[in-house]
Amino acid sequence: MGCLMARAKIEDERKEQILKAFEACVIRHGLAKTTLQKVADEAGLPRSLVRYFVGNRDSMVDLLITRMIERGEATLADAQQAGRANTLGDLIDTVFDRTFGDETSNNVVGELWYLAQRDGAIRSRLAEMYGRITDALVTQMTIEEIGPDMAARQDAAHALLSLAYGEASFTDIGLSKPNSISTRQLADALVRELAGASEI
Amino acid sequence: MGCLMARAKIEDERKEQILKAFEACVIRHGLAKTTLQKVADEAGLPRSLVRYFVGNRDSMVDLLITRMIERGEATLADAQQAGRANTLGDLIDTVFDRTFGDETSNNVVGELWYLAQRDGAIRSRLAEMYGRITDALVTQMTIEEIGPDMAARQDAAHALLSLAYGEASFTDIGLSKPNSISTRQLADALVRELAGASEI
DNA sequence: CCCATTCTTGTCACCTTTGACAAGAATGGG
DNA sequence: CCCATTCTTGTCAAAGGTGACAAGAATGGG
Repeated sequence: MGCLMARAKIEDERKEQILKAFEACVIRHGLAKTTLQKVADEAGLPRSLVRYFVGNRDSMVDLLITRMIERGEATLADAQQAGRANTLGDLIDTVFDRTFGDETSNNVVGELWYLAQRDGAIRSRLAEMYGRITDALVTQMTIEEIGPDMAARQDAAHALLSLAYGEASFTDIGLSKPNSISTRQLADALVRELAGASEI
Repeated sequence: MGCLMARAKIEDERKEQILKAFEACVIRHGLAKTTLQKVADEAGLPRSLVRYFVGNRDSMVDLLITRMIERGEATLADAQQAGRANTLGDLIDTVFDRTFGDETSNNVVGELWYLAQRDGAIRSRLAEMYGRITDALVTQMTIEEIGPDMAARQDAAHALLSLAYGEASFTDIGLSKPNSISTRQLADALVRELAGASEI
């Protein structure tokens, strides 16, 4: 283990460059049709270099997933810590507008969701990601004493997530007007119902 | 055009056999990884025969889509005509339990949804399919005089569909308990809200 | 029996993607 | 300058999937 550094490592930057190109390709062509060559072209590198830095195609997918999950959790953490989500309403806004509102993320998450159908590892990581959001919602409900018990809050949080995901899915393929605020109203209706139930 | 029939056509049965195998393969491996060979193996036929009857891979996908849409519309028509869906509540039950409750259909629809992201033709056909459901919901709301106006009913129907699709998606990858009735409750909450709004 | 039509089999060349590797260029400490 | 380490290029064979087609078997009416 001599101390010869020989040459400065640019591995991290290259990986970043490649992942960025990978993401762009996935959005444009879909994950299934994204080949190493296309990623290489997008990044402006020869294919061999892509292989050298991210190796296997599978490991490239792994890196992309990690990237998406980190992004999603950062959004949530940011909203919570910056004091942006002081009320349940604020938190729901964040979930709808930022977590499920970013088209790029939704596009990639759509691909991951698709893979999750048959890949347990990806499924676990998605579950982890949405578990965090559920927890955040339940915690806030508890603080505001909305809902009769924890089970009801869990259920409600799950329903909210289903709604947000469904809406994002329809938007993703262009089947809902961008102006549609119906889902947000529906979410509010749920919260009111839940609040009413807790007052009994 | 002589009247020589020469040999009885078994085209329809073969197509059915092949499509059945195709569907099974799609569910098992996903559409992207379903090759003509796998379909042929599943159907117990040589690959050439698959090509002979359904031709191109694209045309096979087309046939599958038609199959799914017909299935979905048959479900809806059956519920409406059999007098099963007499009330809005019944209709919503049908949508949640049958249209979005069948695991096999959801699996295949998931694949189509994925393709729809980049294929306008598939997108149109999905839009048509969900348009039918939306219309059915809006019509029933109108009959029962629920909701203030048509726009609100459209919005509500869209929200209901988003919710049902989202829940189905979560269930599809195993992220929600099959016992969860929270989404159904949420749907009821929406209807109550809407009913309240129409009384103003 | 004959023949047109329909079905069935098997095989071939082509293309794309992948994985592997040899050979060389760049770089920074000793 | 020297050399280990790191990066870069280019090329090759293998695998898998697709489309096309020739050649033959089955079938029902004339």
